[in-house]
Amino acid sequence: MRLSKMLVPTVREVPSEAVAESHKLMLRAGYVRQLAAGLYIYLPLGWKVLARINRILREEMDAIGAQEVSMPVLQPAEQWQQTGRWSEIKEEMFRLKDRGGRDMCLGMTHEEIMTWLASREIRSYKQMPQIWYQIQTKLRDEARPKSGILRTREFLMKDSYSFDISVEALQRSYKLHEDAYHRIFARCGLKFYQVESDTGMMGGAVAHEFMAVSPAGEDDIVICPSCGYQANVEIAGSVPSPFASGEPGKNEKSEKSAAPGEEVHTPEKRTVEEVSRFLKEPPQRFIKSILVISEEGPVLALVRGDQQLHEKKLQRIIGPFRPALKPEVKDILGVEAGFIGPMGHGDKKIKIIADFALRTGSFITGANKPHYHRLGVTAGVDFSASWHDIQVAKEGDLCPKCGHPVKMEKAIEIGNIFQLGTKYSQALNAFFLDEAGEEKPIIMGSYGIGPARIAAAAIEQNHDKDGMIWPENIAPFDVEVIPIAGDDPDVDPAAWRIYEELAEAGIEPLIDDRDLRAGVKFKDADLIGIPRHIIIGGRTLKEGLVELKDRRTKEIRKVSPQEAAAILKEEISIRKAECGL
RNA sequence: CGGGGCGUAGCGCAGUCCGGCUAGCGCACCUGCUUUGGGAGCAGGGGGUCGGAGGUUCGAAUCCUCUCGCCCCGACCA
Repeated sequence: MRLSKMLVPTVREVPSEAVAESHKLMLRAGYVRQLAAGLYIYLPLGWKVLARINRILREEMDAIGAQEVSMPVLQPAEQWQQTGRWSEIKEEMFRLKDRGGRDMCLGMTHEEIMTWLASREIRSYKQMPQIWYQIQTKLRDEARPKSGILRTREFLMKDSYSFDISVEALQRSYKLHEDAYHRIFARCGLKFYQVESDTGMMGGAVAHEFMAVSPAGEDDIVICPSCGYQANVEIAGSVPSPFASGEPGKNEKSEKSAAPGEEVHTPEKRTVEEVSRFLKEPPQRFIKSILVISEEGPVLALVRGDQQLHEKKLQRIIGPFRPALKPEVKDILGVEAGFIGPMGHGDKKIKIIADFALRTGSFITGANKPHYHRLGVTAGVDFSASWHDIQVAKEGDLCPKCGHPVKMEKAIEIGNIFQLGTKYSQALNAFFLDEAGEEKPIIMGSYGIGPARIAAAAIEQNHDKDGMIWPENIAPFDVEVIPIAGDDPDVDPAAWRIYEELAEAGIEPLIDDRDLRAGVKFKDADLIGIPRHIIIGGRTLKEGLVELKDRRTKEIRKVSPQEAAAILKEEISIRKAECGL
């Protein structure tokens, strides 16, 4: 491809709205343009990257026996009503009516339609297993699109669905996907983790997410370097690191916290942070008391001062709840928020749920009277509670599996896999007859990958101050040929000769045949990030040499023009073989 | 949906608090000459409903009201 004929509008300055590195670079290097919030135009280079990613997706999906189909984006309400998601999902679904007044929606995912198809076409256990997939546009009216193409309202998704006769068979389909996903992300050159994840509104029992490590990521994941436990913080269990009361660094005031029952005046000091600073005691010495209203009445949740209440974990214990309003706190506990303590609420039928971290040791907490806190509060003596893990895991907590300290990483969710079970098949009457002639619901799984997120994650993980550095398999081109002609008439023919040889060898070259200064071509080449450059310049050509440049290392090798294409051809085929192509 | 920020030439910005001459700068663009291995130099030139509507005023980019859009933090995220 000739760069002079291609729409690659590189710019020196970045539109100020871009924050994420991948977003800035995609705009600067002319890969995408924004149409509106969460809506992006893919320019030729961007589209080419997606095409290469999609090719890998197809190869790996086909390799596990999955079959590609294509489903409508515009869908009738009926199937969504049958599964209940028509009403469960709220503003996030784009809805519309057709001219006949029928309710329709734009598909945000395709469980309903895939299952509907299965319900019509799968009758017998003999027809399974089946895996159907598509690479199709999804639409979600996101509350907050952000970070360029990382979170958009319209996006491409590879979604596949497995249909099996039993849970064991589902697990086989699940495993096939797991392995395929590992190959896909490895071929795309990503550093990633597979983590345990929340099933959310998808339903089902088992789910994993594939996470590409990046500071631009929206998810926090817990990683145990010792035993390999890996989980999204949304579900990660963890054991809070114990706070030894006798540890060094405590001052004389700490002694007071051991004096049971003593109350101290803490005027206008409400938050743990404020009281902690006022009393010169670390947050670990405090009990944080949070009043919430569940469907069965008020619940007092207790975590240590340095901990964060994990709402999903609490919800799993007490069911749906909401935080109590300020006046409710006063009504129910008799004291304003900020000075609540867990003591003496036994008579009020308030359930107390406390994190394990508070089980031993003595703590400081609200004294249940305005502007006072109490020292030396001990579980079992001053209050009783039912004990659970209700805290958000954080760096330095101990692994729930092996007790080793865990670390936290920010990550981009690039794929997910769910064992759905029968939620959709039951609702949509997708039944089959087994060997015994008995009617059973199909056991399903669903599996997603976001190609645009792969692209963004690849940039996040592979760039430098000059621009992108694409992993070989998903770069828009394999090689960029850069003639630096000056007034040397031999340069262009030599460059084109190499270009042709590369193309004939099945390598995709891009040639910068624009009539521009050398500096501009170099800057653009670095920005665009094609991993290999061949520079044909007048000076070196007179010495009978051209330059092979590695975009990542900036290393330059001088070789003869005759052998340049052959060398690259060999290196690229070796690389591809290593990546399992 | 809550909180914050920003809309001035294609892009990046200044000017807005404290109203006042012809709305300015850099990049990009056009013409000419010179230059030509890391975003060239000089000279000349084109390009603006100051997001939109209404209001205050002799006078509004600037003050007031409403509105639309975009970004960030949070909530949400199938």
